[in-house]
Amino acid sequence: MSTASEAHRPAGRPRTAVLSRERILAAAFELADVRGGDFTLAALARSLGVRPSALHHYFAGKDELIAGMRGQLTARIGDHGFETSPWHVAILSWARAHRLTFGAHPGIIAALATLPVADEPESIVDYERIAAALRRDGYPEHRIVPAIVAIESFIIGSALDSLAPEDNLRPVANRGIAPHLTGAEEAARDHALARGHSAATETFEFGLTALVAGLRAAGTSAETDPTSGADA
Amino acid sequence: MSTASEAHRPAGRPRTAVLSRERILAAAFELADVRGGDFTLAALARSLGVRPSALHHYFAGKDELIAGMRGQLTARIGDHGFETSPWHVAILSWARAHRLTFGAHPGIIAALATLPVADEPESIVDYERIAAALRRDGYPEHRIVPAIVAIESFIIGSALDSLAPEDNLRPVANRGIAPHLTGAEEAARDHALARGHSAATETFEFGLTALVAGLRAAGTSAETDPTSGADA
DNA sequence: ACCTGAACACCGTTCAAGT
DNA sequence: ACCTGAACACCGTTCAAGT
Repeated sequence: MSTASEAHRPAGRPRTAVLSRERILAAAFELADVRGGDFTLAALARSLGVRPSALHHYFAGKDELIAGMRGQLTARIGDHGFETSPWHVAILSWARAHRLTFGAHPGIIAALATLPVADEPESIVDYERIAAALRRDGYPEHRIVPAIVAIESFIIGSALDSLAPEDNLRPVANRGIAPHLTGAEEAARDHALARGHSAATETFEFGLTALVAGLRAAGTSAETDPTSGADA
Repeated sequence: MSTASEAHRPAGRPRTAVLSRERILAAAFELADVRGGDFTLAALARSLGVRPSALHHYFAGKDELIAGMRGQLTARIGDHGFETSPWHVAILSWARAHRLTFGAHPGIIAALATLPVADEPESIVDYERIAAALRRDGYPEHRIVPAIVAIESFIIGSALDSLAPEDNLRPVANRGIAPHLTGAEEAARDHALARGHSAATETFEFGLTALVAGLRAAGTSAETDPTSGADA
């Protein structure tokens, strides 16, 4: 909790500034840490002991605030050895860091996923580093961006999936009509538990490993022409 | 556009019902088809020539309405040959259908992705069919649900990504500071254009093919112990 | 420059009142 | 049973007014 109980502040410019971009962002992350809490500017202002309109002095609107949060998260995730390790090794660490970071702020995952990635400097630097590693390792030029986007899509989708209740695919009521699904879900959960992971983590690791392995094979093998699907 | 201009309807029960679940859902899909249009109950009521409160007579709230839409979409996507084709073949068709269906209703992708998948009968039937095919084809029992979830996460993430502007990773302003990224993006776009696809479709196809190939390999190979990552 | 306070145009949801 | 209409508790954003 931030210092929200200042009794009452009179109108007019305060002698010393109450807010700052950093203070607002810190409070925003605090707000995003609680799961059910609706992430609104009004709630953010309340936690800062301030009126909602005061926030517009530092961020043009809600979208810009969220973009600022994403920029800070991206910078925080930072490098993961793309200069020294092969891309398919560094990308695993990078992807795990993203998942953990998103998971730490469940209240904002949906907003991050929904808002289109603007060209923030932090993101550009991040992508550039990965693209450079892929090229250095001989990945086909025209496959570099698709590979990055595919991994990012998987991470975003996984983060959203993690918001769902634990027993999402384990509806006890439907045990009778979905025997294969129910059995498979129990087997997956038991396996994860035996390895000391949550089911969600084990699922993420399995999917990530498979995706990166598939992308690596598609990049190193001779360019085959996959069956083309219907376009939109 | 639905019949929204009925001049004025007096209070009280109309002689014949104006609404129905089907009519509301149809109007909801129409509303979700336009990209920028905010998907609100108020806008939906307007398009139906009705007051917002009337909708609560058919759906308990907005979440239930969206769940109803997802149920109808899932049923519409239907079977994709899981009984007759190997899972890794049928799943490609299934995934493409999902992407096209989501893409046809851009206004609701975010809502579908955000709202946790409740145990709707339609979804359970869908998952059960896929789980049965995986088991039949000898996929390891404890990997079945993780594989399905991984593909679903990729589809959701890709659908959200498709909402982003075209030139998302091609910031002309950053050409200087991100040469690898800019070059890779141009190469990907040229390659997609030469094959008659949009860049988004080519990216989706590439990622989907790689993911399914990776999942297939992970399921048929001897169970290796992948390096375990940190848990949340 | 930096905040309050009032105002505006919205939301989703509830519920009495009408037929 | 099925709709209107009013009401409630919210939103995000704008802007004049205060220091």
